[in-house]
Amino acid sequence: MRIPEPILILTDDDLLAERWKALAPAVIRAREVEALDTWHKAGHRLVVTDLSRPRIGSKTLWTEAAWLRNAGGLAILAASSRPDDDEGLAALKAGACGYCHSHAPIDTLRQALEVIESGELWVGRALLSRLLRLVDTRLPRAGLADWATPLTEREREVAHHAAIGESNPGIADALGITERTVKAHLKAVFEKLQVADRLQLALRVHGVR
Amino acid sequence: MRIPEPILILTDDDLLAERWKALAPAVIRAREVEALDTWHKAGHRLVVTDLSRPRIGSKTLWTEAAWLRNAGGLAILAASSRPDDDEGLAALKAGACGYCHSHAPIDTLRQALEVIESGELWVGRALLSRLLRLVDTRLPRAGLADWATPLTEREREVAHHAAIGESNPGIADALGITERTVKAHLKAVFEKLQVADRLQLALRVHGVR
DNA sequence: ACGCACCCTGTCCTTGTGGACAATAGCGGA
DNA sequence: TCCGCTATTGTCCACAAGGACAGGGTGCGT
Repeated sequence: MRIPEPILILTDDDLLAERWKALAPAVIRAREVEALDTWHKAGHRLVVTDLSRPRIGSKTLWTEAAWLRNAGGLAILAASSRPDDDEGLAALKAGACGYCHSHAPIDTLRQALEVIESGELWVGRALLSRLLRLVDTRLPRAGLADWATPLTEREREVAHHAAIGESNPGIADALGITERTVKAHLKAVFEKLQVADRLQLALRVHGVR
Repeated sequence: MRIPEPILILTDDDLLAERWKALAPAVIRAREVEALDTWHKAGHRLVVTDLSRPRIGSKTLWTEAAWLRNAGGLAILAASSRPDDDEGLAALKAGACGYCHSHAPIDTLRQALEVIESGELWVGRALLSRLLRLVDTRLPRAGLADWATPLTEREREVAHHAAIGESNPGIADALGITERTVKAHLKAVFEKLQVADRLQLALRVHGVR
């Protein structure tokens, strides 16, 4: 059993809470959205919440103040008893790190938690397939490799390593060349792309402004 | 160490193969795409492949006959030494079950394998975020509040300026404070966000992983 | 009054980075 | 063959960046 980190379970469905208690050794159960505040303040991150049950009139969970306050700092797995793609998209948009069926096998839930605990996002196969189909139907997006065109093959490699935050010695080590050579390539890259330093390069490579 | 199932490693990069050997107790390494045939016939499912290295001219891996024959029956994790969104989309469309950085931490790769081994799909945070953004262009700040939450107001300002490539004197000038103060704020920012330098900070702020 | 968090500034010091000079070697086109 | 592009490596140097010590000032809650 992994997930040593404590988990907050947010639902007022007793049966669900009982099921989810098997997720990890340390599980706290709450019924009110405000529990997110204390959870965040206590330095915890992991949350599993039932989107259907903390009933808050007709509003959705992620319009609640407590959600908005803490969604950024927490890793929330949103579960729905009747998952649908739009709800999933909305949940992720609102800062949830994962979306799944609330009655999914406990092992699946645990895996989803492990994934979001490590900083990734978790999206079920169905929703992800739909996402892929959606972007596939309308993707005119090209020119992402715009920055790479004027560069030589070797310069591209060095530029990429630099753009993801590696140091010159690190790049040299990764490519099996000298740090001096890395500098030479980077100098050429800076010149060709008209940037001043590796940070500007990173922004260019990752398509920031 | 989980993943009791044997894994096929497909790459002609010796260093990468060496790294990936730590993925599971049972790891078979191959250099040719045709290895997928025997792997599938032997009743195995898990494959990790380097998109860059089994060099097949200018063609991509998934236009190979061996890929097309087996992609449906295998669970393939495609890794790229220079991941880019278009390549990832293409790989998933071609039947890969996951797409990630070939030099990602071994634990991340293992987790990805566990996910696709259980029948799900794996997509890294960066690509997934972009997918979500593509589907709903106004994905506001699912990542902004993330890095900003632990910071104070002033630290946020400094972090933002640093993340768009401004130098310390530049930031100091922009905020009307001393360069020394900028450094102090940045030191706190680095500490709180657990990053080593301003480039890592920029990547975090702009949602790049 | 005291602690605490935040904001501000100071002086060293080490290291990484980028530029300014180089040089050598391979490879392909004119 | 010569020229140009590419890849590689060298040394020296100026500067930015980040850490390691310092502090001082304000406001706020107990």
